[in-house]
Amino acid sequence: MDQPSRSAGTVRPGGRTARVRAAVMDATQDALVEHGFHGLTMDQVAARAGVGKTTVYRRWGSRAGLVTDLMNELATQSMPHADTGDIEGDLMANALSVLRAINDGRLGATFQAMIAAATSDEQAARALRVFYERRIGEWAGTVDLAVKRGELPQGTDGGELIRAVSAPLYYRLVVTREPVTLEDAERSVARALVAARAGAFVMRDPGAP
Amino acid sequence: MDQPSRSAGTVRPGGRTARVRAAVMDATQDALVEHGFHGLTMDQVAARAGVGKTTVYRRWGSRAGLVTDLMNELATQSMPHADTGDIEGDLMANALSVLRAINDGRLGATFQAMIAAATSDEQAARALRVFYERRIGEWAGTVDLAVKRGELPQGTDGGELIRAVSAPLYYRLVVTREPVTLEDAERSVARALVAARAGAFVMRDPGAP
DNA sequence: ACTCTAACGGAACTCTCATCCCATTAGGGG
DNA sequence: CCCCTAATGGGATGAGAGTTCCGTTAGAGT
Repeated sequence: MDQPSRSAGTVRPGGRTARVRAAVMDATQDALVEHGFHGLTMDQVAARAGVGKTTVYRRWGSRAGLVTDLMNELATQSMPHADTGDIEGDLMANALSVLRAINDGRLGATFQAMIAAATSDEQAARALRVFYERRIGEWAGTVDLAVKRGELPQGTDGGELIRAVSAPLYYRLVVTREPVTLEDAERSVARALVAARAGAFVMRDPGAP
Repeated sequence: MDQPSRSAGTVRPGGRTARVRAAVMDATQDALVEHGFHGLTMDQVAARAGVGKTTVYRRWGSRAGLVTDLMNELATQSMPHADTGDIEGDLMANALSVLRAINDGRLGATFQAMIAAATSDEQAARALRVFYERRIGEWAGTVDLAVKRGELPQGTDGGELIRAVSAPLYYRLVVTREPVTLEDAERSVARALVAARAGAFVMRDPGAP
């Protein structure tokens, strides 16, 4: 039995291999938009990508493998965080970035598929965790700067603040399945910011006795 | 073609029918715990429930039908909200209720399956929305009482405050896939409460010009 | 108790999906 | 420019999920 993925496509990452990957990733997103993660079949993807189905099985192995690779690809596209000069602007930029991703047809479908996949596939779950760790880490930097500028209390946990801004938006998308609007983004920022200024995101004893 | 569900089991909801339903629901939860939504098969469920697979197909029609029924059942089990006398206690009770559900093997798996199902099945999505609308509505009442007691500003939106308490917990569970701890619950309550006291949950012009 | 029929269950059947074999194609180094 | 082999593609194969048929079982009303 070949190992499901990473065995092929690594030695000769040249023209054809890259082309096949691009076509398959693209077809995967299309299929996700149309049928969601459960309706995704390797067969469809192969046909849509104009690629032999053997190839899809050899390189990705399963549905979960496909969306995992898709997520890993998104992770590499470092959407660099804004630096508007004040924390409110930066948090709003973050919220807007999440909002756009959620409400974009292809990206939104991809995220939802990834979340669905992660509920039963460990590999997908890991990819999802890594993706958000990285994103959150990047944006946390803007919070640190705000602390240095004196806009927020010393010791404010950047990662937690960024999470607090995104959480209500994803909650609406995926749990209560309500539409996610610009107003939701604005409210989320306003609320997180009020709490942050009041010191509710200051971490206590970060390892110190 | 028989309509997939609700055609059987409604005219004679007596002993055997009820027994079959209980066995199937139980088997479904077991299967979800073991394999997640994606690994759920009608075949397995039927075998585990000691029930003919024809019956499972006739009454539930699909995986999504199974978890949807499961969710509808949970929705009827009205876990009545606490009334500790002050808003902090009530919000904490809510957060703890969510925390327990999330970290409970069977319930947690069921919620995750439901969320996964809802990403590609409209019926499941509707059931999920209804479930949370109801839960949030129930708990929003405690906020209204707190407003009457003068603990929170006039016009505070109860539903939004309850959502704000739960959101970070579900976000961790389902999006970033980090463990969800008691401390997360405490922090979520503290942050939401700070913002609420500062009036960040007051709705402006609720229908007025 | 008896009857009627809703609801269930076993088994055969079909079809889609995952896997495998082997011929073919096209990068990349010499 | 040629060769070597990584990588792809078509098609056969088998397993397993979903569907249907029809006989059997057991609530519910009388």
